[in-house]
Amino acid sequence: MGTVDQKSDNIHTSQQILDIAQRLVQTRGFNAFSYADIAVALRVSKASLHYHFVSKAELGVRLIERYEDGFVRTLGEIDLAGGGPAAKLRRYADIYAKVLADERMCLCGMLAAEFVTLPKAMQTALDGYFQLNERWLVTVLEEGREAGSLRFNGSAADVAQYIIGSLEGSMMMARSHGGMARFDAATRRLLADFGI
Amino acid sequence: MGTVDQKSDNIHTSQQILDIAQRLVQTRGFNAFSYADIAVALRVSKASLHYHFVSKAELGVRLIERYEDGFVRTLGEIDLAGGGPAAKLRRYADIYAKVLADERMCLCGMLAAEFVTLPKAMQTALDGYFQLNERWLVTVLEEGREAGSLRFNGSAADVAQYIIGSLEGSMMMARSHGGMARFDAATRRLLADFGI
DNA sequence: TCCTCTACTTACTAATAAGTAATTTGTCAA
DNA sequence: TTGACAAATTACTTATTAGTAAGTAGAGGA
Repeated sequence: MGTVDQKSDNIHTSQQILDIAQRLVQTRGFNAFSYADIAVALRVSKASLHYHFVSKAELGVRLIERYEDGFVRTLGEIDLAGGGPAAKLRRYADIYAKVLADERMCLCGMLAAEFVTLPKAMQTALDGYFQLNERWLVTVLEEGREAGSLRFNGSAADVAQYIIGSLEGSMMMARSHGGMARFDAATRRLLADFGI
Repeated sequence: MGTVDQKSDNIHTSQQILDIAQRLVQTRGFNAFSYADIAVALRVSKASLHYHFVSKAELGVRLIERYEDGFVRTLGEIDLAGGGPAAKLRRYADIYAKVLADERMCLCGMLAAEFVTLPKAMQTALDGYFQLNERWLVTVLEEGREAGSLRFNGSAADVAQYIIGSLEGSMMMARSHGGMARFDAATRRLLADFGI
């Protein structure tokens, strides 16, 4: 083994595997990377990856769960930071911008493109991720409409779905055609339509 | 051979291969289908596919070129149909809706997600496709702004890029989460921001 | 000391990938 | 009729894929 603490080493290695796998999915997609890619990057054997994550499907599910956890934390921070619905919406778009700045696509946006090819368990986890985002946005939107700080027509749910689709799409297009400038311009335009 | 006309049979088979490959890319992505999938669907040998398209990369390029040609034709029809910039924009969004109605993603939107994993030649062809769309939209937008039938701020190029990103993203999300209703709602919202 | 457990290795399998070589079949034109 | 060509086949190669079996190294506890 060569380390002091087995348990924490397991956690450490598992995290490293997830880190590398996540970067690979965000840049190349779930179908375009292999256990061999992770093994090379981490300099361990492929078999040891199967020890930590029995199957690629399980690795994929854990990837989504961890990503969602991170999102929940960040959304919680935004809620605590205060600043009103308009500021919250801006900060929400900022999450995407930071991912793109690292030359990555949103993990779940990438997986949405591959949706029909994914194992059932990953599809279910993905549903959860998008529902979570939608619910948070709906709360912010309704809060903003009541307070008069966000202007929009129709249901908050429709708007939330529109925001997610628009951000994911702009991000996707910006990554291959136009870069950060394109995403920033798109975000400004999207937010401008709420009067902010 | 077993047919009357070799030349037209070649064209016929090539078209069938492209049809099947296109459907596979639009539903599963370029990295998630194989020559074997086409061979099974068309009931020919894998080797005969290589006769018509030497490599998967070449098949991919031809797929993009054909898709772009179809788009050019459709945009030409929209131009001829008249009806003003607002109607043109509506009809542009309708192209996407029709693709989605067939439970497919836009070919090039799907490929944009896989961009970094694609052969160089496909990346170049993809650039051409999006530039073409952008140019057409810019023309329509400027026409609409001058005529007073389309209301928007900032450069027409920025708006064109926003429209493409938003439609591709809404389509992607609708395919896995929400279906046609979600896409329609998103399109209405997108167009409403132009005052139409 | 020995025993057990975690984390890992080497060496393998079966399936699938893209692509190639050699050959066959059928049509048309000279 | 013969030769050329188009369109296809069978049979193959090489590489890569996810996943498995069996075993090893080292730490910690009884």
